[in-house]
Amino acid sequence: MRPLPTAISSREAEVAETFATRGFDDTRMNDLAKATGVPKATLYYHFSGKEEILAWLMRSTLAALADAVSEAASRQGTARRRLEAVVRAQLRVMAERPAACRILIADLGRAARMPDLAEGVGRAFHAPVVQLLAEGAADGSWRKIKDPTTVASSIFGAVVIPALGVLVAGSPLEPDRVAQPVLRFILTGLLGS
Amino acid sequence: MRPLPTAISSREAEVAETFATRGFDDTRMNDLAKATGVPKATLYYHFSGKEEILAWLMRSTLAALADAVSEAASRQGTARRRLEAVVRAQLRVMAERPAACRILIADLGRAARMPDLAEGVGRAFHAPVVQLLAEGAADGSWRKIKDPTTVASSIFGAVVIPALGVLVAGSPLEPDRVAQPVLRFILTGLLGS
Amino acid sequence: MRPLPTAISSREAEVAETFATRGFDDTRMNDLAKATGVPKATLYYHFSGKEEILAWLMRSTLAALADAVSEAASRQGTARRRLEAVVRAQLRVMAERPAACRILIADLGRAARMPDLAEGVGRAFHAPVVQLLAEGAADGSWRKIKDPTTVASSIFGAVVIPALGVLVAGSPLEPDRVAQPVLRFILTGLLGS
Amino acid sequence: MRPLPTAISSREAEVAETFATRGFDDTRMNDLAKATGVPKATLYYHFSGKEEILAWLMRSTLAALADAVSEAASRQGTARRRLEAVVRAQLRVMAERPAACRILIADLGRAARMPDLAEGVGRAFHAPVVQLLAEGAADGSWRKIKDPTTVASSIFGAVVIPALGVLVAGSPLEPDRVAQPVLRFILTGLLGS
DNA sequence: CATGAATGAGCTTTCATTCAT
DNA sequence: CATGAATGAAAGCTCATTCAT
Repeated sequence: MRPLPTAISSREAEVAETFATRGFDDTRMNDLAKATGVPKATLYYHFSGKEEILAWLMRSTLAALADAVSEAASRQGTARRRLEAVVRAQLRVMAERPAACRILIADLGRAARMPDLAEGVGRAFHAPVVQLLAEGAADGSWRKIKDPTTVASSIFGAVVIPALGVLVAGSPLEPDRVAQPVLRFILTGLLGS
Repeated sequence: MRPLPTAISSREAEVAETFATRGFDDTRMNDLAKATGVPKATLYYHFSGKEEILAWLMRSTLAALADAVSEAASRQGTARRRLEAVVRAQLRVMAERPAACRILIADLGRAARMPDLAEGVGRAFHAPVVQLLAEGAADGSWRKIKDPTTVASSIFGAVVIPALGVLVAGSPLEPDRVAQPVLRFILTGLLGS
Repeated sequence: MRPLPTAISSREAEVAETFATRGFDDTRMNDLAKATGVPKATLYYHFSGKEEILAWLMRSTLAALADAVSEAASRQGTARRRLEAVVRAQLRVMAERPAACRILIADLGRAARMPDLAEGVGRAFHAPVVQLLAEGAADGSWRKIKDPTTVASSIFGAVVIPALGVLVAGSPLEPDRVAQPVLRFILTGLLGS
Repeated sequence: MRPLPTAISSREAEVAETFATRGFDDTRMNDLAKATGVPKATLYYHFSGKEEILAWLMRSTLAALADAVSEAASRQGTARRRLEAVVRAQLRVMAERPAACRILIADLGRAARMPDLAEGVGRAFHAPVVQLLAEGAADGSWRKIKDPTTVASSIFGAVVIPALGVLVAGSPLEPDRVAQPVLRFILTGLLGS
């Protein structure tokens, strides 16, 4: 793809907001033109269509997520500390890009239908967490996890669904506020003292 | 709405499959006509439009879910046993109606945009779990849960996201297989022995 | 294809006129809607697109031509009389459907790009004439024709190009007026007394 | 118009080929840019638009035709010899520039819509032949031709239509091969011995 | 001079929806 | 009741064309 002019790339948030508010199918190319301040035809000069605009948005968001998560996962310290950092990182990115994350999570079905995105989601969160689960068992952070793939999904769900609830409600997402109960739940479950 | 002829209602699964495969916006009334074996115009005789067909599907699914969950939650026994039953019930419904549940969960965004559905999701799973969280604290099943709303969301996510992964992958969902690691995670978190 | 409602088929001449005046590419679906008095979307209900409307027109014209020509060619009488009848028939059809014939002949290139049309042109005029050329040699109407395919093409050109000139000039085509010099030319060439 | 750089003029054949293959309306400025190896915007620097590119091509072809025909018509010798030369000249030009001639003849309708072209076609072939028809009557080459305009058209058609058939079929046009039966037909018609 | 980047202007096409039967 | 036929309303997308550099 051509290098994206800043006139467009600087409006990422507005584009996300547009998609998030109306939903993909009810977003008209015109709405995106308005959101970016760039004529429809110019968007077509840079993107092959509406879908590719969404993909650009999602890719950018996933990249931010992947960066934040991988930075957190590769810090010094116990797996437990690092998992906590990963969860906080995920929530922070969701707070920074509420609209884009809302689209991503609230429309996992579409993401699943876009092959490279589906893989991106996996790479950004899932893989690092699966890795951490193993490391945590090794360093004594926690028990040996039998089914790390499923558990990593559960962790993802346990973080992301409450956050989505906040976003969809229209409230601003305060990462720490959500992080606290969620982390406690993740680490000790319901039974933990 | 008129009572739905069985010619249509008996094809609920096919309709769900259609929506799930193509996504709402890429599903044409024609596809639904084919899926039901009923002419387009006849669908319009029974539904006010495409959206209402989806709503019918979702409502039916939510009702099944609500029934299963509430039955599980109102059994005899400790809150813990009942929560386990609730989780298994949720997974069982997802296994029985894979396509419909895939739509519901993979397109939470749309559900959120349909007021009565949004409420339905809440009522079907969230409310009973919040209730159980309180009862479990009372009957000694677990600690007192500080932020039951968030935790109920986390539980929902922890159950539903791994299951969604299985459905999206196209594998058949085996409820017990998912239930085991998920329940252990929910109850004892990562740290629990 | 669905059976064409008379609301459309009765407007064949107007459609032809529209195509002939503006040319295929400068004819908008809207123009055709106006020409037929039928909404654009209805045209799309009956035809798969603009090209198919042209094809319908051409097919109809070719059928008329084929009928007229084959009737003339299969009369009683010498090959010479019958060839004369064929030429007159061709001119008569051109006079009756000036616009459609103008399109057909003035845009042979497009016809050539539409496989079934190309064949249609051949069947309507070329084949009967080639046949006549042989019969005329047999019944003594004329010399044995060595290269009947080429000669049939020449005859076609000798009839059709002068007629096209008249049509393009906007004058009404008087078949007999053109037939006379053309037939004399075809039969005796320049040298013939 | 500015003098055309050879970068463009040397690609006349490729441009013709492009137009001939796709047809005028389905030829994109981009295709022409590819065909010439010159950027779109540069074409606009030299031509006012797509139509003018076609016009340039047609004018160039008509000029070649006019030259060849007028050279043949103005030779020494009887009108008959000169008409034969004219026919051969026409076929030779068609053989040398198959694509351009195909466009010209197979899209006479468009030519008719471009005033200067229409006139050009007339001047290039028609006028010299009409002239020759008179001269031939005078020098005893043939009978007096009553309707020379129509007959000149017939001659044009008798030459050009068979040749077009060859070009459209994709075969290389061998001028002499076509000239023989065509000339015989033109001179003696079907009846001539 | 030449051209990469940008865009105005529209057209084809698609569909959800209606309605006469 | 049910439905085949018809259509109003848009939207996506394309392209010829312009223009700043």
